[in-house]
Amino acid sequence: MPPTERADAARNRLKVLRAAEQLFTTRDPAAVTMEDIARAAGVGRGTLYRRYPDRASIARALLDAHEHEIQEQLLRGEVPLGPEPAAAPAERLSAFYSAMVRLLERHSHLLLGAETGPARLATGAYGFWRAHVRMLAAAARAEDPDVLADQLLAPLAPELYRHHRDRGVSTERIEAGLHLLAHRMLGD
Amino acid sequence: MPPTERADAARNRLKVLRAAEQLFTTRDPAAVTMEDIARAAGVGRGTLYRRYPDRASIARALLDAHEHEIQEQLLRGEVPLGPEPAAAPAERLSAFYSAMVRLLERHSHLLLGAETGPARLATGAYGFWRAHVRMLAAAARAEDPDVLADQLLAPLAPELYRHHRDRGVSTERIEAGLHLLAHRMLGD
DNA sequence: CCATCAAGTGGACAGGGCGTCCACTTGTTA
DNA sequence: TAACAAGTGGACGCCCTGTCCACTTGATGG
Repeated sequence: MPPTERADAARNRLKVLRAAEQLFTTRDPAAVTMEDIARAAGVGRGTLYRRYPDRASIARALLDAHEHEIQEQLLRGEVPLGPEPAAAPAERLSAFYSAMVRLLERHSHLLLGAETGPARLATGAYGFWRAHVRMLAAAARAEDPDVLADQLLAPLAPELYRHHRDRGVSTERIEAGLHLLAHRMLGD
Repeated sequence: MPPTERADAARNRLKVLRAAEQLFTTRDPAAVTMEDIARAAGVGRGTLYRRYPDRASIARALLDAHEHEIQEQLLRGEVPLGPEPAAAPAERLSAFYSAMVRLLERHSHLLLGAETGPARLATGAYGFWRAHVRMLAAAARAEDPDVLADQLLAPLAPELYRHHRDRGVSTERIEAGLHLLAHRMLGD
């Protein structure tokens, strides 16, 4: 007897995720309420809370797939994101930045719906990014990789990204700035 | 007839600010409610709202003095913060970082009470910091000073600062990281 | 095919914060 | 001291949260 999900539950989970995705992209993510999602999905509040304790957890469920994609590329080691064939740390950080910009561009509404402020630093995904960047910083023989890692991740804050994009700053300019950062800090 | 503040109003404004400062330092700033502040100050909610539309505006009122202090140093031009005698941009950015770390160390609770998330980027104070850093970036002949300025300010996010300090990272390590950033990005 | 029962559902409810409104009080001015 | 504007405070309505529980539905075994 596998602890399998009941058919109606699965159906509702899909309805919820679909409705939430829709709402997050349509309105200000921070203003979407649990009530909104429940109504849009056509389920009761109790049903919603059974699976997701808050808005952030729904956004994270929607993000998971996309984040895992990057995480696996990092682990499996595609070039120049991954470790082979021993690309320079600055290059690998640049590639990581580019991957994150793609994620931000496609899903910044979800990222803003998920966690803004202090909570973001405590998520599992953030921990993963930090571990990766820390490793690159250490490979580049940085003085204090722990602190540097967070400082190198700070410009990827979803708030800043949206702020730039909303004011017409292109992804290219953002990426160029990040690549410069990567090379000056870990490079050459 | 100067539009002067009435005596009871002034008295209450002080009571409010005192009570708010106390609450912000004592508890989690994000969890302090307008009701809390009104009760602690011994005034009604209506009185509070007359002057301050929300918690952030109270925190900002408390911060103003401290921020103006730095802003004046920047404008009046003390060495090496200010423009004389023509210190290198990297040095001036380092000095600015140090001043901001002092501000964060003393008042991170107020900064967290004021604006976390996207709103922070829209405050007058942030605009001032950005203008200053942008000017330094331009002086260092950076490619895209507008974008670079925001990216150089990102590691000063109050959330990140508190996160580091709460985990035992010393101000010295944070400053060292920032100084490295300043010199690598604008320097030498 | 039906009985059984746990898993799942949804809406009612209490708690609490927000922001407004307005009758009352207090300080200021003439 | 009268008259008026500025200031006060608490009650009110609104919305959101998270919990709780009586009811429904899908899965399972006889």
